Amino acid sequence: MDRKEQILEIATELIQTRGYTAFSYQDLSDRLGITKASIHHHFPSKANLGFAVAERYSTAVTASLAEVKQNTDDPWEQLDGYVGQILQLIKTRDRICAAGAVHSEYNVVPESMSDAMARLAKHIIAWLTDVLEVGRREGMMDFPGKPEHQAALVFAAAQGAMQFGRAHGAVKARQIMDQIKESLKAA
Amino acid sequence: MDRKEQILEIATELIQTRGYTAFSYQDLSDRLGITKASIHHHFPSKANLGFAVAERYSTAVTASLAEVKQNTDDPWEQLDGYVGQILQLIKTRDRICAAGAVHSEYNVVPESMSDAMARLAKHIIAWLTDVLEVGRREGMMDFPGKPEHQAALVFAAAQGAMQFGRAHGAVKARQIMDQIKESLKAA
DNA sequence: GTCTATAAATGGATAGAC
DNA sequence: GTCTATCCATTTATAGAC
Repeated sequence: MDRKEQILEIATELIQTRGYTAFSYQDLSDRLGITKASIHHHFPSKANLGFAVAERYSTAVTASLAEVKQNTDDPWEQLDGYVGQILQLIKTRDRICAAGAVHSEYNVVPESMSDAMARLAKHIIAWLTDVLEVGRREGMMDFPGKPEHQAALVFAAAQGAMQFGRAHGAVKARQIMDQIKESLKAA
Repeated sequence: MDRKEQILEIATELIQTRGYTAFSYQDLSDRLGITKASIHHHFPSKANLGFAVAERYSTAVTASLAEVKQNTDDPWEQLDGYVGQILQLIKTRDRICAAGAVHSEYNVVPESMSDAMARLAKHIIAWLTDVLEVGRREGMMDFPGKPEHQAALVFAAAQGAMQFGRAHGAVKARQIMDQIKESLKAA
């Protein structure tokens, strides 16, 4: 029953569904059944809470991606591990990636929070870069230019796909993720 | 000097830089030098203003894309017309596409507004679909699957690139747009 | 850790004068 | 069309009792 953890859990969900600006201590209070003052006891300020959410989210995603690479050495299966996480978010049709949410609210979010999410984005792209580099070297994938640039493209497209999916349906979002994979297939 | 137009101009900028939730009548008041009450005279409610911004933005983008196709029949030049508009947003100001901004705030924006922006997204993708279809038919572009799926991918990547660029710099965002173009080049 | 109570500021919105 | 003045709800945050 770690209250701090419960708060972070709900706050993360609210940021993914409503965004940082649009969620409030009152929302958390309603969901958790404790007062706003109690939440302030655990997280003195909203900026404080926002940063904690970003750190926790980064840790979770980082660990999840590391696990994918421990489970398989096949680049396609690794890519599917990433895509699978994206599709999972889309399926609920309500959440987007917290990093993407923060990026699109970049100018109004506490700096510590946007910094943390920017680091996460860099990490994910580095992770993807490695997958693509190995995939191409082994003749399993094909794309032009630097793996790092292609990785950034995959990341950007995934973020866009999630946001697009909320308005246009999970099927459309999945088509985008499929198209990314198709475009990486070796001739 | 059409006041209504001035308000829409500033409101659009604020939505692109701060988002719908995070901008206020006070912000508009500060920028325009007239009181909040005066702004309410032109736009009774924030939802009202948000919808008007969405409609005006849609009209402008639609007209701009139509002009691109009037100026050239070459698919690559047409694509550059779209990409150029994206890069302009990234480079000169700290703005993202208003449609993308609204998509990422989907659950907290007035429905009339998100509906209008969803229609715009569909329009842009249809526009891109035509460009890609002609490009492939004439052997100038290459990509797998249906043109409309590739068009959705290009759109999603562009939205993601703009949001990414704000946090990581215009250069990174441009690399993503370049990578999209590279991946479309016929072998 | 959680509560009640409350502060202080901000946000969207209205009434009515000029 | 724009202003002053004001309303009411919400938001972040604090003080102090239990």
